[in-house]
Amino acid sequence: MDGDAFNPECPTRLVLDRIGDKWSVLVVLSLRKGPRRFTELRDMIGGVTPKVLTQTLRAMAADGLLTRHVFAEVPPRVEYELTPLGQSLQAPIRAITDWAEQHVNEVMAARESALTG
Amino acid sequence: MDGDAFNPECPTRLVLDRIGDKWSVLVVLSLRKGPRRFTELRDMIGGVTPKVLTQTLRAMAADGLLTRHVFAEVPPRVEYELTPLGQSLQAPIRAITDWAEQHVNEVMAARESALTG
DNA sequence: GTAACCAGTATCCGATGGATACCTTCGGTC
DNA sequence: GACCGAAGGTATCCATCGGATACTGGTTAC
Repeated sequence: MDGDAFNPECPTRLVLDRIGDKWSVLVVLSLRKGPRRFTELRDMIGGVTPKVLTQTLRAMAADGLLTRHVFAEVPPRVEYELTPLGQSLQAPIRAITDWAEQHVNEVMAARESALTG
Repeated sequence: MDGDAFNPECPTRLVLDRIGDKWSVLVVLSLRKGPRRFTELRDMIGGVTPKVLTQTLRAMAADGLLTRHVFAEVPPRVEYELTPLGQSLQAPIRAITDWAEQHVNEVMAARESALTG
């Protein structure tokens, strides 16, 4: 069953590569409370550049994880919103982020002692 | 609580960046049944090159996720094994891979129709 | 003497990520 | 009527990283 992920040709692996992307994870977290505009996302997610954010959002939209809705207004308004498929990613992503928060001290301690000794 | 992950300076974010790496995920899966040697890992994980596998294993060891044990034998033998910390990553990673397997069809269908339409 | 075994390095190259600057359209301001 | 600012991006350039391929070193088996 999970052996498939080891085969680079396997679709499961392709999906893993996409959702394993660090920006995708943060985008899903950013959209968990409803639609957000481009600049809102850019401001929420520290350190992301507009080019990379655009690439990430386009790729996620192509994968059916979110929708991109353009309002014909001035100044322009574009809203991104998770699809039900994208919503279903919340739980596993929360599992990862919860792990990170619970074990960040252990990891950082290990990383420190690896440097010094 | 989870807002921390949005700050690039936050340790939680640093941890996320590491465990979000696609090779790290596959290494954890590869080691779930016990220790493995370097070439075993290289062969299990399709598409990984020795250089990148070495980098990944070294980084994971520095973060305390696995141990590297060198046996003074000829030919050389090196075994990698998850630490308890690394073992604790199994559950969240399974959540992600299970999601990928369950929804791979939806994602691939969306990706297809994004290409054609 | 030479070939194989294992666990990596060494070297090189193209793709990717990131920083910075710029564009567009419109409405409001002076 | 020139100018500025807003939003949502592109354009351009450069550094870094990932990946492909080749090679090393010590020992033992042939």
